Amino acid sequence: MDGQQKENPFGGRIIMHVDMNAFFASVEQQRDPNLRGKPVAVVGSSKRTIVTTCSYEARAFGVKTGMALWEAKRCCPDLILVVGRNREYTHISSLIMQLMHDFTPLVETFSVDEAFLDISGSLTLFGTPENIAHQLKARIRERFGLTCSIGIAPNKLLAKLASDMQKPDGLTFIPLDQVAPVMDRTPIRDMCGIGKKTEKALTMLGIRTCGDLGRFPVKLLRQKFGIVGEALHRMGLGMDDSPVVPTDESDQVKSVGHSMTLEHDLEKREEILRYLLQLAEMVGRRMRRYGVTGKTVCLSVRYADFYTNFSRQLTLPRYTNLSADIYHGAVTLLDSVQLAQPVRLLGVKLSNLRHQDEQLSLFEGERKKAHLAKAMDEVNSRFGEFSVTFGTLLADDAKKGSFVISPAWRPEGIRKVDVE
DNA sequence: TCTGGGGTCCTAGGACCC
DNA sequence: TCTGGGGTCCTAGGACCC
Repeated sequence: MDGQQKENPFGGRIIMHVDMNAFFASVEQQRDPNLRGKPVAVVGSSKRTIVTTCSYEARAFGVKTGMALWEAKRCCPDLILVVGRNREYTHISSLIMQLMHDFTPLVETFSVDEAFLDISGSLTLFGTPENIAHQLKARIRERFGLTCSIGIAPNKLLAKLASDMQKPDGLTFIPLDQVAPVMDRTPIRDMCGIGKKTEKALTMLGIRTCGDLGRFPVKLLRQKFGIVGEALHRMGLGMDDSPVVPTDESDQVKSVGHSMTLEHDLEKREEILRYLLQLAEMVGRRMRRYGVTGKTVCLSVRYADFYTNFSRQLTLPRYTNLSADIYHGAVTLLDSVQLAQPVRLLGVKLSNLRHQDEQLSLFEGERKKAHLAKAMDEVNSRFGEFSVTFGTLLADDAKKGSFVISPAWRPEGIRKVDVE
């Protein structure tokens, strides 16, 4: 420890957590002045959707993230629904992350609307942590009209906790000498990493606050939670050594998947296959865009009862990112189970990923398929998702009910399908 | 007419190999 | 004849995050 660090009220590191306030809803309110000051909820486009984000005006009525539409409307009959535009949000998100890089290269994107910054080395250039926070807030407000809550603490765990304490537009510090008192009054559930189940288990041990958790014998935590017990103990003490890992392009995705809750629960295999094809195509397209291939296909199903979920996975003999391969994998998995209920949700995921070899497969057939996939991707990028797809049929065709999906990959089967 | 979709990490058991 | 142990890969499920 040198002299400078001793004077630092945060100990060694100074970590900042930035959390955009009601991000999606605020973006919409910026875009459309008519929405400002009003209860707004950003929702999905399907019938069975939920509130993904809502404005503070809506929160005042009790509207919350995750609520079904009917529920939200019951809280707030005048709630204005806006269908989310994810492209826009990710775009603005990346611009905001760029602003953060003006203060430090150590920026870790935690989600579309949250980031950690290690500003330990930024003080000589930009002044106090408080100064940095104010500058960043000002820039985000000027540029995008958006507010954020910022937490500053000796580590990520506490910085995240701090940013949650004042909303909207908050700035909260947890210096080292405040850690113990803060832990004593913080309910365990407020800690990132302690969810519903863990909260319940801890409550049964008589643990309610982080302070309780920190004082609880590690040995017993280890007995009950295994390796997680250690982590819980450290959490209770407000300790966290994990570094801020800059998020860059080289960061590897570990899985690529899509799932969808169906408009109606489905029972017929042919109907289910249509959606599997669509999902497989979505996954394949994204895989190809990322330039990765994968080996393990996972099919997930949620039954009509909502509570029964299961998944089946299958590891293929070769790495692939072709929609047809993914589809065949998913069909194989579907056929390996006997469905006990109508299906509410279907998901297809590819994991076990690796970077696509520069050199395409030596086999002529494989190369043709890859070329074809690439050509289709290009058309789709230009004219919109699913302008072209193979022998498929989407929602509208389902009504006709006459289409049979060929299990085989047939390039000549490409046809135009109008979507939206 | 209830209740989305994108992920990560961990566990635990079994197969298989040396 | 009574029973090793390590490592890796695979599968299914669950907890958690936003």
